Amino acid sequence: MSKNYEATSMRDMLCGSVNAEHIGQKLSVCGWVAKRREHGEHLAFVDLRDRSGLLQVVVDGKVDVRSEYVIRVTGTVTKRPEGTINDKLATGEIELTDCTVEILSAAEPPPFQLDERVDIDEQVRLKYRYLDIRREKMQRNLRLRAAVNTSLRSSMEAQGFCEVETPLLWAPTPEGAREFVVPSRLHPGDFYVLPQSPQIAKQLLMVGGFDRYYQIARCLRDEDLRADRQFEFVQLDLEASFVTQEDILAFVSEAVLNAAEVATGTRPGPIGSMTWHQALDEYGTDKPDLRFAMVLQDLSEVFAATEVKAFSAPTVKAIRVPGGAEFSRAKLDQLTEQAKELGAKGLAWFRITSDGVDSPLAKFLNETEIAAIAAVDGAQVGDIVFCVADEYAQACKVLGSLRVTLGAPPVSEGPHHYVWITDFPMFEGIDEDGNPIAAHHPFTMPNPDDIHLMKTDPLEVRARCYDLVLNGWELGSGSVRISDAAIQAQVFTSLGISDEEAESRFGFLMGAFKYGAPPHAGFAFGIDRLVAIFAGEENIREVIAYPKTQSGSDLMTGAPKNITERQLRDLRIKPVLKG
RNA sequence: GGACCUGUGGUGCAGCUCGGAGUGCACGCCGCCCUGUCAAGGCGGAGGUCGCGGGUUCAAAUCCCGUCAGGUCCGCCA
Repeated sequence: MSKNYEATSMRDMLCGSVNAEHIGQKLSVCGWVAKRREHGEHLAFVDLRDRSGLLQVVVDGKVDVRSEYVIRVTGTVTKRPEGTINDKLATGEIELTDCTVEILSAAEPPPFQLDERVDIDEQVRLKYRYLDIRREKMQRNLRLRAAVNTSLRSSMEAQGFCEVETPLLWAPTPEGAREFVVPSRLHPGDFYVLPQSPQIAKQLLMVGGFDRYYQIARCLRDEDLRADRQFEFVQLDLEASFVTQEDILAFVSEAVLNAAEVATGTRPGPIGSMTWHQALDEYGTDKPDLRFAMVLQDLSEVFAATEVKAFSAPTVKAIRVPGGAEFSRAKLDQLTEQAKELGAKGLAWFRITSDGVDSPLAKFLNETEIAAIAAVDGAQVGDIVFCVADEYAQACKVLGSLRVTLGAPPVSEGPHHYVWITDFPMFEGIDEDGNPIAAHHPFTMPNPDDIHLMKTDPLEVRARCYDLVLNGWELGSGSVRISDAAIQAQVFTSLGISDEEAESRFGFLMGAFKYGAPPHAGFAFGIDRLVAIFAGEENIREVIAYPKTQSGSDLMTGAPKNITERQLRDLRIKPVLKG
């Protein structure tokens, strides 16, 4: 038997490790009182809990131990009497008898029950997070997270990557997400920022000859929080030299599939891919949930010459919802409202009934149009078809959102369907000055086949840029970086960034590239999100030990808080209080 | 910056539509009883500024306005 890492000076093993093999042995265990059941003056059953599980200890009823007392129990492992074996408990075959109990720490009754019988309000859980993480679910989730981290590290090491830690105190870069700012004491009036990602640091490691870098990196962004977004989050960040996009996808796939195997017990098949354009066209989003079909249909040609004003638009898209003919008027109104919030002018619906197509708009449509709608996605009687007519991107976005609302299973359900999204556009629009707006950071490599379009038709330029998506969640993204000075200059020019501006903002990176930059590419994906999906959790707070609320507060510590006059003086900072 | 939802003994709920005494349920807590329980059981008990402030009303947990906290989403997240 290997060394027993469970034993300490105070205990011989964990509660959950005691089993029938130990019958007859006298041993000590430590833990929290999960439950006490009294039977008269001299008999009480105590369920003792530690991180491994529960163990029943039989004590004299006079011993006063209560919920969540921390105790050390020494007793003899005994087979339970006939008829008292508890199948529901892993240690239900045995118990500890002839016990002496040492109270290591008395406890007040906890503010909420620590068993899993009720869902406690998250506000209360976060205030007493130290009690919440004593509960089975948080124990399970945080240990799952640790296992995923371990797996990712070993996958990266096995692929020849070297872990390098990059600074948390970094230089401000005015682009991208809002940064958390840290005032400098030694340079009053100047500031560090916390990195929104180690992007530039890792590219410089490539110039530094590291060849393959990875880091389980903390990233910080001062943007509004969501179910899948915290101020600080953790990424598996990686970068490699002398590689193409395909190499990076292979590295990341290997790490993710290994982690999935550790977390779920089965290794998913190879990760497929689709282009950004296909994702938008068929699923109305760049992060498609492929657990279900409901693919968007394009009816633009059918309605190209329509006389119905509501359908006069560059694009008409439709989606079929199986069984949707049952939707109440209130439900349809609610869906219409959702579409309008996303910028749609309206939402047309068509019930497929045995009498034909039922809709307020039906009487305005001609036979061809009705027939096309009735045939959307193989529509059957009892289905409903929704249509949105708008600009292409807008129509896709609205129906994509509706598709998820009406079709997506809960996070905890369905298979894990990974997909690579490739060939993102280089630019996402044109600004007021007529310059294209970068969809990614400005070091992203354009597709060489499209470079000739940079000046003439920038919106058609594809980037060497790729996302990994799992069940509708964007896990992460990466790109091939520009390592060619001429192409970089061309991209800066396209973006309207002058030489001086490029120099002041990215000078140290551009400078480094002058000294021999290998072709390189990289990726980063969010471990919080990956683990949340593995754990079947709808929000990442459930896989983070001490998360913030949506307003950025820590209900346990009270952060953010004011600081002392002395601290302010040191930093030469004078708060302007809000009035 | 915006939309919507939630806030009732320690915890989870019901009560709110249609105003009438802090009413109810479950768990927990405290005390007593109980020698094989494990969601133990029996008896008894304590525990409340109905988030906060204002308004309407003879009367507000309930209706109205504001505000705070929490959540979901839009914007935002190159």
